[in-house]
Amino acid sequence: MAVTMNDVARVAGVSLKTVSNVINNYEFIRPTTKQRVLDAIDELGYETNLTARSLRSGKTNMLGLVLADLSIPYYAELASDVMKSAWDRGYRVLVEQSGNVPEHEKAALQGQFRTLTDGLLFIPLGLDAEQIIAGAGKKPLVLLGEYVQDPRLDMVLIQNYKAAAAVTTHLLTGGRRRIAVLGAHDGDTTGSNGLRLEGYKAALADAGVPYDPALVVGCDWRRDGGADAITRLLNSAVEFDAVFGLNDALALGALHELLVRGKKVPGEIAVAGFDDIDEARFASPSLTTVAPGRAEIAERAVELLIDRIEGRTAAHKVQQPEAAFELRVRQSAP
Amino acid sequence: MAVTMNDVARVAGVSLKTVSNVINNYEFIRPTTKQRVLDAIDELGYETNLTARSLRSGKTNMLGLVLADLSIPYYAELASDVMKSAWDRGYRVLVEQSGNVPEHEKAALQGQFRTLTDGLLFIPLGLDAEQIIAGAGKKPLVLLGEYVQDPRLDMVLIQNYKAAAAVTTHLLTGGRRRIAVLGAHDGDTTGSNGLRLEGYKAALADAGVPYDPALVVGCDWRRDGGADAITRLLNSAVEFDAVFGLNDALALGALHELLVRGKKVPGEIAVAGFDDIDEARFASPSLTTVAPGRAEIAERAVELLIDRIEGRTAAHKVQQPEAAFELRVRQSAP
DNA sequence: GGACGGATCTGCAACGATGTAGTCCAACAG
DNA sequence: CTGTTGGACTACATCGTTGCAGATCCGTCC
Repeated sequence: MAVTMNDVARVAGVSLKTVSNVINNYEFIRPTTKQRVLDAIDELGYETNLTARSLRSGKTNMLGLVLADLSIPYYAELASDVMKSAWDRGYRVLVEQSGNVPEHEKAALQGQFRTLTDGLLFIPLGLDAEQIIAGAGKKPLVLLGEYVQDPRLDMVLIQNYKAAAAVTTHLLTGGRRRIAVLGAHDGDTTGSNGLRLEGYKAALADAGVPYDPALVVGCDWRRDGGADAITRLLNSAVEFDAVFGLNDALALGALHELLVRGKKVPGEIAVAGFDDIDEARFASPSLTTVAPGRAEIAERAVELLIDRIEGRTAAHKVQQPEAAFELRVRQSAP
Repeated sequence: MAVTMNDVARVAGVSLKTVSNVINNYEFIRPTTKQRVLDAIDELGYETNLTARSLRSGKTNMLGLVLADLSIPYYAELASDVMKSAWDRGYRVLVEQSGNVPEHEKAALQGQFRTLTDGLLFIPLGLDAEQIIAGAGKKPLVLLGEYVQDPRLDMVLIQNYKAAAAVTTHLLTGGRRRIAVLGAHDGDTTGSNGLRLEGYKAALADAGVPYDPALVVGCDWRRDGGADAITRLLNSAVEFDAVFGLNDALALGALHELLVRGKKVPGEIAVAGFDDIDEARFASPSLTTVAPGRAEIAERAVELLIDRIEGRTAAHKVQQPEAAFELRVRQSAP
């Protein structure tokens, strides 16, 4: 059996509650008593049973983090940042992989998972705002700036529109006129895909360059999605002198495929992405992309969520801070 | 307040314990009673409080996973696999990032963290076997095949030695004779670095190629570590026609740096790595490497740990299964 | 010298589930 | 008709903490 507060109390010759008070840094304890308790804790190797504490206090000091899959670099890096931010504030993070399956997302939103956490950080991919609002319980919930946007929900926003416009403008400034977009379908207007596509269109319009739907190719936001998409594009005989991948993974997949097929990057075709994952910097050629402020997103989201949990935010006041982005110009699109 | 079993019991007109029995699929319950309970659960939206269950049952159904940092692709991919394996067996995974700091590792090994989990999967980086054995409590512990090797500890082994020899032999077969090794120091013989270096040496010896310590360059197992190391090597005027990065990240960093400096890969210099992270396949040129059987490692480790937790393994019988590896020949070293 | 108040410590109930040890009753054997 | 068996259910204690409401102790003050 594990050592309990009772054992410590017996050894220290005080009441169980005094041990509890020492552990919780209760102010009014005689230094000598405190020392005796600490010595007993040391002697017995006592560890607080966090499960019991949680049951009694109603707080687990854990945050849930729902994302698609940790094997996707952007999510892994974000998760790492979230964990660090949470750790600094005395919380742990319990990650749940939805695998991009709406049922899994819904389960994470409602299920017993929630009883293990004080609040949830959620990167929705399959559910829309209505489903999220309907499905979520009473515990705090903060969305991480991806697909869903809704005035009723706390979330940290990514400047999808402006950042995508910045990337596009950069490509246009470099003299590119036929910029393919991978990862969206013509007509998308919501979600990260839609908003980024809209940003792209706006930048084109600003520069007086016509929008050509034939340049927009839908695909999975993964390396092989990008490789597939670029293959289809090349086979379609549509002319293009630049590629804007709506995230880095697919941009890197496209970059790889272009090089395999003997295209010169950036000589013939410039490539740009979105996310600035670590890998982008070390690709060959290194990938021009836009950093959506990952560390800031993690920090703000954790802060927002914990403020809610600890009741520091007026209940009805929805918060939607926006993270700053930054264009990272590298070799693939100088 | 949340709905409790008591509320369900009242609504269903049965005792609290019967509700518990229904939830835990106790065999002898009248179908009509069961239905009434299930209806009440539905009506009230009852969710089992996992914290309470854990306290009473002494099981959390969570596994701890201690690794350096999720932003490192190999760990992220391994974590993803571990979570999936655990999920299939009814366990969740609580990840703890040690940041490669021995104090953090020790804290994760001993601290209150352990009270939250039924067992621990541990990728030690800074602690040695003695410290691990001294630090670990009574709960099950399984090491993931990296640095530490010890007959007293359960662990899933990576075939560091043989796999490294296979990579080296492949490079030799390709006609390379001056193969630089990045990520170890001359004289290392233990840990992943040492074992892989030994494998490299053995392959050289087999082929009758002399070992030259000047070709062995220590560095962090990260992209920028590899870039730095290759820079030092190039500046040192040591001749080499191949590079073996002891993990993929540093191999990719080295690859990037070689290309930046105008070297042809694999024309002038072949590059190989170790780990087969997703990124390796999409690098340009794609990276020759060795897959250590990540999915298998995760699966076996989780299986082993859960067998221990659930008492299906004889207490004293140490288990050390070994994962199969596979050479993945790609463009960087055909 | 008794009232007062703050420092210090204690005891008990409670958090929400599960384990153990029953109770009750119908069916059935002898 | 009694005794036994096993299905279906219940009561109560319990897991290890913390919140709440005191209980002591002791110095200070009038």
